[in-house]
Amino acid sequence: MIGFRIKKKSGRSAARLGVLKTPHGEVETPALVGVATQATVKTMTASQAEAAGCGMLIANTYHLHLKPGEGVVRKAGGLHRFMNWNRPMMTDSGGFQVFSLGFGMDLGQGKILRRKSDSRVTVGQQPRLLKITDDGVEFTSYMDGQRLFLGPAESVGIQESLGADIILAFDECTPPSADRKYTERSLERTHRWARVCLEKHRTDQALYGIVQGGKFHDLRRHSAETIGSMPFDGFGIGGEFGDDKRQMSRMIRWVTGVLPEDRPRHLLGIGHPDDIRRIIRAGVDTFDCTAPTHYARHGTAFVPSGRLDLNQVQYLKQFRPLDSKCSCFVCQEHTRSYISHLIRAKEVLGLTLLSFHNLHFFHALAARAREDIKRGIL
RNA sequence: GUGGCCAUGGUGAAACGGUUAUCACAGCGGGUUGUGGUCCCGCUAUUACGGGUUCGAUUCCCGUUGGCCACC
Repeated sequence: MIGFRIKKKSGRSAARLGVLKTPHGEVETPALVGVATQATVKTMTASQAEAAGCGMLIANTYHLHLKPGEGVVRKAGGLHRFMNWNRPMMTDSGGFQVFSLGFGMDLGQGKILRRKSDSRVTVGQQPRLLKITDDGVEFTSYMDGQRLFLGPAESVGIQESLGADIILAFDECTPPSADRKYTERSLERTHRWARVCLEKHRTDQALYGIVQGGKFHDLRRHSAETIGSMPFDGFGIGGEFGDDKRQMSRMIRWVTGVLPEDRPRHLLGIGHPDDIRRIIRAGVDTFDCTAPTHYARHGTAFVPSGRLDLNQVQYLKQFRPLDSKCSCFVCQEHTRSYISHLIRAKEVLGLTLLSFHNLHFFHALAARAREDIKRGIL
């Protein structure tokens, strides 16, 4: 089981400094959780991920169910042994795939709406590739047409086989274009599913309930009250986060202001460099984000001044590190020129080097934030 | 020296006597937040040069220059 201890609360914001204890060790919070969807931080070994600063990882129920299947992972001795990761680990429930493979894909939208969109999602509407009912979701794989039913009970069952320290309740992540009625109906469903997850899960594994409610203040508060009153070991905050970053902070605060203070809060899928301090100030303890590794695989390095696109020819002539102040091994041992060459030549090592550097950069930002809470300036 | 073929953006190729010359790659700009492993969107050319035929030529004709092949 897990334990959570708050070492210090900020006097200037909702930020908390804490320690999350799991059967596989502890994590100092606030912390970035590395994304290992298919039981790997893409392009890296588990020990590399640890060296890059990852203290905890999150894998995915939907993807691991499709391949290799939770039976294989269970026989391997669980996720930790399967991927040789001996530190804390959580699994996502597959609820996000209801969005990303559903309305998200249909409408070409992410969780943060950039431009005003004409599209609206309302009650009765279904995405193209999946069917959402009160019991769960029927997926049709876009890869091979394979069909799969996932509901709260199924998701918890799979997550038990995967064997992470922390599992997440099965939820529906509503799209930014969902109207009030759709969001209301979806939220009732997510709350009902939360109760089923609580009934089904075994007690030696921690379970987080997930708050939804879209962009609607009262629905978000209602969800935080409802989920917060249930005996979960921690809480996930999911869904969309408005049209811009300021709105995002406000929306997170709606929820953290209501959730019980004694248990950890995990913000799902948010954490660009310019988000990290603001979400921590809003009272988030852990968060996961694909940005460091996703951008790395597209040739982009994060540095203090912004981003470098190593696909560009200009970097071939720069024989200095990605970031001269960075202490990661990539910046100690390799030049922009070499990494740019690898990326342009589509050599896989380039992806590993950029992934390592980016993760190190993001984790350093989180470490800096922890330090600043300790010093009373965040 | 003679005969034949060719000359289209940075590169490799398409097209056709007629509205904004097509494609790929490269280049530049933008996107990519509970991961669709190299992705999405946008921008980038007075068709080697000179002359002719035609209402109109990248497309037809002549010449110049440059390249490739064959023969002596």
